[in-house]
Amino acid sequence: MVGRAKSGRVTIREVAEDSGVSVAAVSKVLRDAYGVSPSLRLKVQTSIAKLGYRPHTAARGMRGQTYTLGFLLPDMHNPFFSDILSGLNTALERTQYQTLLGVSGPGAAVDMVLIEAMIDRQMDGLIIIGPSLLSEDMKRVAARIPTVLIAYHPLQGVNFDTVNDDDRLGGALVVQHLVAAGYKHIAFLSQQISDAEQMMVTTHREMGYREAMERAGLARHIQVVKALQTSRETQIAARHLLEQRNRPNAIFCWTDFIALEVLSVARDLNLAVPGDLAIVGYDNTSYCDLSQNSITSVDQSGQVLGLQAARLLIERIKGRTEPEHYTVTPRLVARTSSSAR
Amino acid sequence: MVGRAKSGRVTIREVAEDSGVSVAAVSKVLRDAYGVSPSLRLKVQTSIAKLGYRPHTAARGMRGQTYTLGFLLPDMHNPFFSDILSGLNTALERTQYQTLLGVSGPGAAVDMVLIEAMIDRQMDGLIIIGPSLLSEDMKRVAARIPTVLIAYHPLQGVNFDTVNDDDRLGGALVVQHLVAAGYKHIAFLSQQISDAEQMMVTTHREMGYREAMERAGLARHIQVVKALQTSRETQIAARHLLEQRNRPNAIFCWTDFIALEVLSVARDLNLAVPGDLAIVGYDNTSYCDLSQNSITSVDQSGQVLGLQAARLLIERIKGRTEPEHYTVTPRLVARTSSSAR
DNA sequence: CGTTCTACGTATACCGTTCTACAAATCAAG
DNA sequence: CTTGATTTGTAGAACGGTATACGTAGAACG
Repeated sequence: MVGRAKSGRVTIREVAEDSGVSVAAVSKVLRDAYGVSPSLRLKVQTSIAKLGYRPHTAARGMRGQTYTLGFLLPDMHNPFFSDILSGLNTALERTQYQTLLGVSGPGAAVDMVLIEAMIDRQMDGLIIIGPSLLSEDMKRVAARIPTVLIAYHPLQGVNFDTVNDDDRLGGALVVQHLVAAGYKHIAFLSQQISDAEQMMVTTHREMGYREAMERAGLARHIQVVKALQTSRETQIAARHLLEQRNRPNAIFCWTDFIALEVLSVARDLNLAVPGDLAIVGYDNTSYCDLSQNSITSVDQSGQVLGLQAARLLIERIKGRTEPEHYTVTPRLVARTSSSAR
Repeated sequence: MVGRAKSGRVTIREVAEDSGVSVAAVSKVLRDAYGVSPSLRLKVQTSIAKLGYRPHTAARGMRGQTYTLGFLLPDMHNPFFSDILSGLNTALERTQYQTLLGVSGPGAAVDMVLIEAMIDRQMDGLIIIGPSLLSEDMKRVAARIPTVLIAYHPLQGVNFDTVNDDDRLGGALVVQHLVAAGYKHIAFLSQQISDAEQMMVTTHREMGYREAMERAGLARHIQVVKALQTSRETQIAARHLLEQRNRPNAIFCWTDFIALEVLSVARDLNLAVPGDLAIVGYDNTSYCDLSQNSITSVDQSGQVLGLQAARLLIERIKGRTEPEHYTVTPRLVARTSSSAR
């Protein structure tokens, strides 16, 4: 008779004692390690259930894995992230892994401080929504911990995996759709980042936009405006854009949230949507579908992105080192905000 | 000359060696413990900076604190949670504490699985947005780990702290505002939860609504509809409510998200807002302020809620055991959706 | 000058796992 | 029945901190 440890928590030692095997054997069962007979496994699992044993993650972290993945978000306003998380959880459902989230300040970049905190806490791997990190920083991080980046278009020779939407195609889809609906003067409203790099999704969407505009013979109408990602700055930029003498009759917004703001400004200026102005967003978040918005958007299936990210990260934790890059094909969802003129 | 440990990580031992003191002394400096002279502190801090030492959280968790707080959310769609988090981070800015988030499935309750995961990972304390947990479960959790609940109205004799908006007053404010604007047939659209309990914010908002309706002599117009918290169910409930022969001319929605859905349904049914129907939400999230929505809402300052939650939790971690309950006073923000008739 | 405090530092057991190296048991083959 | 190979289980040293118990040097006191 040994009773509980003073801490109140059931330990692996008590499980071992209860099932009459060694501590090491229990550990093996827990980790599905090699060299454990069915009978032993059964004995141990019975004891675990009986005692309500749960492994102590901190103790695990001292030697092996913590079975915890860190998911880093720049903010939590964007409902699109929620879809990604949902896909992630689906993928992890039947595994031992759990996800914990780290969220930076609203509108800000994913913070290095947060990444360090995750590493300190012995996460087995990191999934980062990373539009705004410098690639040098990313490489350093990935050298220390298995990492998957979402929404970050890699250059050559990186040491992490990526999961992306084909943002270039997405940008082109929007232009094609608008042109087919009779719009010509199409502006692109993008985000302004201090340390701009080519890996950002906005850059790729812009490339797709520019190329499609040129292909459609509308090069002279190309207009790109960048605004900081706050409600105030966005509204100012949109207002400025719509009050100029030769205003665009369609605005392609790099993400839905911006599209909602633009719609708001348009209403304030008494512009009919889509009569005077077409608006298109990106991510096809739930807000697009509401009648008062009804915004055309590009769907990039956050679920799939999250699922693939989880798959890649676990592969990487298990030992893969050469980088892999997954791409999903976007799909345009047309709504009232861009009906034919 | 000792060099780095094989792991690649700088350990407390190396810091001790570098600064010529004992491991225990370094630990004391890290924890601001008693019995360390300024000169020793300086030496140690210099070495820490020089070597770039960072404490290993898992190792800390074995004996002491992890300086990590768990923040549990039912979902991440609600931008209101983001405000709370922001307040939380503000409060923790100058401390050693970091926050990690756990998010349950969209629309679902905060999951027991997630709470267990947090406890396994040796969080020092938990902040839970907890409308939908059974109070028995909550007590059991709080007995194991310092806990603060947000948006959960406690009965007597609990073993955790709470931070709340005065939801009863909030509900009354809405009714008063609508009555003053000339609306009489005011319905309340609430959420349906399987294990309904009296602690939920919706229940308190409903109480405030009912009382205010009675005080205004509108008892005969009291109408409460409950819907599951999905877009589909909400729309069905709203549609049903608005298609009945004697439809209400104002709907008070328990949270902004629902108000947006109701607005959408109203538009679909060609009802003018506020002409035919007034709509009021709760939480005053950013979406209320957009022109296409312009929804009257009740502000309960998520920032303050988060800040107070952090304060209470840290007090509790430091040893306080008697429960404390903090309440913030709500404020109605009037917008177009409820203009006078 | 001896004694008692106080303030500062140190040595080391301990936390709950993992995992390596090894022992014991079982099996296959000759 | 022996021998070697394979499978199954075990002992015990890490892992990197924390915290307790204790040592020691001055200061203060009589």
